[in-house]
Amino acid sequence: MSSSEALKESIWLLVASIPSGKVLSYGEVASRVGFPKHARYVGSVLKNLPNNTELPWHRVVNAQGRVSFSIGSAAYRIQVQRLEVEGVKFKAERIDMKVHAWR
DNA sequence: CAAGGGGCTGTCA
DNA sequence: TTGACAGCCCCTT
Repeated sequence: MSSSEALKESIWLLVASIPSGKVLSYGEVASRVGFPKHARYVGSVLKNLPNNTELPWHRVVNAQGRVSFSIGSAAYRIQVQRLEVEGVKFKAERIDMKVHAWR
């Protein structure tokens, strides 16, 4: 197994452990698996998940508390909808990270 | 090996 | 508050 495969798995495990109603930024996820500068990689890992994945990828947003999809896109709506169902409040397209960031 | 492009970020005007 | 920019660094061509 390559090291990038291992990193991918670390990211999956961490994302899978984010509690409902909480969120992390891409950079945070990267830091917590030991690679602080790999925020963009985290994004591409989540992007390449199968459609039927059980992973709560929607609990990962950018550092500004905004969804990183173009507003109005299908993916954007799905992510926002799932988060709202879990109790995450959006104000003008933004999440208050002070309140909802995981720990 | 080079080039292009990402679900990013922090800084600054 | 927004937008532009420059770092960042991995993966695919």
